[in-house]
Amino acid sequence: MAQPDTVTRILDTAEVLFAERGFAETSLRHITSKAKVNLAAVNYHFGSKKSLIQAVFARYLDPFTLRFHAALDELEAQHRHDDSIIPLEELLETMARTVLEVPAERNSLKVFMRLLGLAYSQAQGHLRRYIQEEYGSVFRRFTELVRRATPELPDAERFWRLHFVLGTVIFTLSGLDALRDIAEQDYQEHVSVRDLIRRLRPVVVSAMQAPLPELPAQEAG
Amino acid sequence: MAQPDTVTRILDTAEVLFAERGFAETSLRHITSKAKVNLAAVNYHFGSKKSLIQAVFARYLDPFTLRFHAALDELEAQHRHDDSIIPLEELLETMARTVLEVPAERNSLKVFMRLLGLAYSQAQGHLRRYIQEEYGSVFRRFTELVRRATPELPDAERFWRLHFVLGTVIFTLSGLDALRDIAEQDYQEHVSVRDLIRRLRPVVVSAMQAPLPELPAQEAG
DNA sequence: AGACAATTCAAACAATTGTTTCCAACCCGG
DNA sequence: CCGGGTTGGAAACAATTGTTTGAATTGTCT
Repeated sequence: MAQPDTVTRILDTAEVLFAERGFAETSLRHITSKAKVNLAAVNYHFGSKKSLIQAVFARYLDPFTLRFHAALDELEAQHRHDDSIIPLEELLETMARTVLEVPAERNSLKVFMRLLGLAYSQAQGHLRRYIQEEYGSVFRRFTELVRRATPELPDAERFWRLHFVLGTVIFTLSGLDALRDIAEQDYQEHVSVRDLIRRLRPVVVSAMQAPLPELPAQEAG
Repeated sequence: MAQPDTVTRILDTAEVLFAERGFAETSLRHITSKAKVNLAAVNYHFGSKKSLIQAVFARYLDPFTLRFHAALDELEAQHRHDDSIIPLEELLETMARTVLEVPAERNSLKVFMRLLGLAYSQAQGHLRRYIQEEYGSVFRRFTELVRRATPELPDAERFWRLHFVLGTVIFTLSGLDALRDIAEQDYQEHVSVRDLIRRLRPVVVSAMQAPLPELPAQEAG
């Protein structure tokens, strides 16, 4: 069988190791030795470790943004007659479907989620800036549609709630192995990813539609 | 003013830097120089960097489990007359209060959350086992009380929902810096941790009380 | 085949890391 | 006042890190 191209081998190995151990804890030597390529290959093809990290993200996020934009186009076309207001459930459903589609052709959903989680928690400033600049537009488009679907929510409240549910999804799917261990140990029940998504849906919808907090924060003047 | 003990100065500084930059990205030299202690002091008092991290961990976890057990004792005593059923809101409220109390006397809540997140994400790490042994009993006690408060939920469903909301809290609070950056940039609004907790409460409660998923998973025979 | 660019390779680089050592100073209870 | 536990200081250690270099190799085109 023909081995994949060097660049691909590096990316394939890097994303797995990054997901397992984080960025700083994964050395280039570990990546290159496991990928069976020369150490210098990373700097030759990507320039630096930082660029490699961004390339790993791009391989997930580029097809994601493409598909997500297309899915939102279709969704908007369907609802052009009723004031362009798309129900919250449909928006969330579309996002979930797109998120599931992308890793289907790549490695695994878990890696994707782990990487997203690392992008937030790990203090790699350059990564956050890169993601926000490169992919902020899709997220802004999505939040705008969510805004029309939830007019009763103040902007800041909606922002935080979206990240709350983002946290739920990323945390659950990225730590899936650990959670599955505990769940099977306690309930002798095997859970699939699709099973988890089914459980997540009503929880996420209810979270977004929760009553407003009792004492609204003093609004910025 | 009397300066704190060297061990304390190291721990205080380490937990702040760990929270800001992560563990691997924080060098002992950075810690010791900022703490104004000698570089060798860390290895003298703690033995290694690994032990230092665990010491930082213990300084949160030990008082937390202690206080949480005590808080649950009190809560159970208060509700001994009405079938020992404690409303879900009170349970969540008590947990939130305890989680907030511990870092109140320490430095930052963020370190606590980051450490918890790490415990889950590192699927086969020794850290998760350590936490599960040390911290598992109090969590099992808590889930049992939640079980009585939500008798309509199947056991597995409740398990997953608890971890869903756990994911929200850990993700939000451990990635607080990143989220705060984005929020301030978009809404010119500074959010405090207490502000976030206030926003979290109704969302978490609604998430736990969401309707059951449409198609119940095929039950294990 | 010859020529030229792209790629691979081993080796070394410079910087940083955790850790250890040795020694002088300090503090405090005996 | 002595002496063991602690602190501070500087240096060096061995190991690992990302990155660079220059030669060897491969591939591709005329």
